[in-house]
Amino acid sequence: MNVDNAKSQMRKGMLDYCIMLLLNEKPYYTSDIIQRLKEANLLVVEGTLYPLLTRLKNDGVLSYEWQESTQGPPRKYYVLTDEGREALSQMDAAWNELESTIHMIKLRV
Amino acid sequence: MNVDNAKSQMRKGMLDYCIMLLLNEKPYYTSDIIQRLKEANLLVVEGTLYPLLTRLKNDGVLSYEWQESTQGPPRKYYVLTDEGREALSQMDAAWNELESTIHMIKLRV
DNA sequence: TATTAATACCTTGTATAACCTAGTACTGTA
DNA sequence: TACAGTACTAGGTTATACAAGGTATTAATA
Repeated sequence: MNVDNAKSQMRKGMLDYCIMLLLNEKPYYTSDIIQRLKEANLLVVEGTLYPLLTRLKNDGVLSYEWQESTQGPPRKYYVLTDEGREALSQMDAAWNELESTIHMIKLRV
Repeated sequence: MNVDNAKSQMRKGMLDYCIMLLLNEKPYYTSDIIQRLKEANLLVVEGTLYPLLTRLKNDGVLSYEWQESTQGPPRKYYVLTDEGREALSQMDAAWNELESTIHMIKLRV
């Protein structure tokens, strides 16, 4: 059995949630997000992140603001919209449900 | 944003893990598994489960034994192999890692 | 003995859609 | 001009999960 594949399948669909959790703290731009996720042991590359952020923006859960940078071109800082906060709370519920499912199976309840 | 889709994406890849957890208790046949997962709020249908069990068997993590039934045709009871138990412990680790990743992001550690 | 119902097993084809690879292009700075 | 830091995209790969249909065995009944 290819456990690495199993792991990557497990992570599937978590990225959206993780990014929304991050942006619930404060606005971040792409490199920030990659860095923060890396610190939490979630490796993500640009080619993954940009389309995902665009998708979330088109879904209405994110918006962005341009901000000047002291070293280089301006950056897009993404923020969670009101709709995003609402979606996030539903994602929280979904995550809790998933955790509880696993625990139920583990404990034979 | 379609939260239902997000939920189903989150669940992706969890089925393998859940089934291996179940079979770590004792042998089950297909209808048992569907029933047990249902009790844990994980709805699965036959068309999903059969190919999955076959895949896990071909991967060497499961094997099966035929058992007579008192009411109907014989059943295939699936059991976890030694290799399966080893894979399961790695899946446990992967799950714990995922949980910890989410918690790290939530707690801004 | 034939027929039907119930239970079990299984396969094919498709939707989904996430994710990654491998680039391009623009902007500011040295 | 060269370089580094941004932003972005087209195209391909991959695998899960499901819907829908088919086969085989047993039990019950006419």
